Amino acid sequence: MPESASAVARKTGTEAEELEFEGLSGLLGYCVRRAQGAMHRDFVASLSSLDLTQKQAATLWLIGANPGVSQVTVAGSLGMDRATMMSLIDRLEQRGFVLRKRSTSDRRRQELHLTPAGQTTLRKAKTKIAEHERRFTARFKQSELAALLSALRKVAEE
Amino acid sequence: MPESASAVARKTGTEAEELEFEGLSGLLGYCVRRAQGAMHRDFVASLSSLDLTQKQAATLWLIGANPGVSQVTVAGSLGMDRATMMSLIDRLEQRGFVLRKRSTSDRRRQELHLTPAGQTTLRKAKTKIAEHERRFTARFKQSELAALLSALRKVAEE
DNA sequence: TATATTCGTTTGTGCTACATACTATTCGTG
DNA sequence: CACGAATAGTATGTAGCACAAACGAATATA
Repeated sequence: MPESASAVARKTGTEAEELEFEGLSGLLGYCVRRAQGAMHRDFVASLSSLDLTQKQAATLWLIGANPGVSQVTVAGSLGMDRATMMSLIDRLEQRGFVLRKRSTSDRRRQELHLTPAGQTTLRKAKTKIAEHERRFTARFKQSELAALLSALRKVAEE
Repeated sequence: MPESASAVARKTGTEAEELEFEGLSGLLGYCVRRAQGAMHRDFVASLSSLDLTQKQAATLWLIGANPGVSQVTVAGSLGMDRATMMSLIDRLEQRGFVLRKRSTSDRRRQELHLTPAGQTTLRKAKTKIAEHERRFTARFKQSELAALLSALRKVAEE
C-alpha cells in the first residue's frame, strides 16, 4: 500500500496507518480510478477561474473544432449518453458559450456552435489545460508517455 | 429497444462522423478519463447483480482486510473526503453490510466491521471483480501491464 | 405505406465531490 | 495541569455526472 496511501495519510495528518490492501492496489481498475481522481482534482483546481469541468471543456473543444456538430455525436465521441449531454449543453448555453441551431437538412438535429464568448473561454481553457497536462506528463520520458497513452486507448476500447 | 449497458458503446460504433479532435485525444487527462469511463461501465455491469459501485466495493474490501479501521483512514486510503465516506458508509450500514462500533480507546472513532452479509457480498464481489479485471488485463502482455500500473501510480502521486 | 430508428427532450433516481459548520474527544505545548 | 489546536464523526447544502425510461417529431428503411 505504498504509493498514494502514504501521501493521503500525510494529508490527513495521521502517519501511515499501514493498511492491508490485499491486492486491491494491484488492480488495473483501482489504479486507473486513482489516476483519474488525481488528474481530475488538479484539472478542477487549474480551471477554477474559468469554472469548467473536464467534460464541459472537452465539449467546448469538440464544438470549437467541429462547428455545427450534433449533440449525440459529441456525446458519443466523449463516451457520454445524450441525456447527460443535454444538461451539459443546457449549462453551456445558459452561460452564453454555446448556441443551438436547428438543422435545416435534418430537423431532428441541433447544430452546435460556439459564441464569441465560448471561443474566448475555450482559448483560455486550452492554455490552462496545457499547463495542467505538463504537470503530469513531465513525470515521464517521451517513450514512456507514448506507451502509456497507447495502453490507455487500448483500455478504453469498447 | 434500449439495450442495457451498451447504449454508449453502440453510439460510438455508429459514429462514422469523422470528428476533428485537434489534439484532444492526445492529452493524458483525456485518455485517463476515457479509460476510467470504460472500466467504470464494465464494472457497474459486472456487479449489477450485487448493486455495488467501485467505491463501495473498494470500501468493503478495505474494511474486510482491516477490521476495526476508522472512516477517515478508509477515506484517505481511497482518496475520498470524509463527508463522502460518511454517506457511503451510511448506505453500506443501511444495507446491512457494515457495522459501526464506537472505539473504546478513542471515543471519537467509529470502528468499522463487516457483517456476515457484508463478508458474503465481498466474497462474491471479488469473484466478479476478478473477471472484470481479466477482460481488460488480457489485452496486455505481462510486462506491458506492469509498466501501465507503474505509470498510473506515478500519475496518481499527489 | 408501415415500421423502425434516430435525435432531442424531460423526468427521476442515485452516486460522488466538496464546502461549511458543529460537537465531542484527544493531543501538544507551555 | 490547562488550554488551544487538531482530529473524528456528523449534518446540511450545492453541484456535476451517469443512467433509465418515456415521449414527440423527424427521418430512414423494408
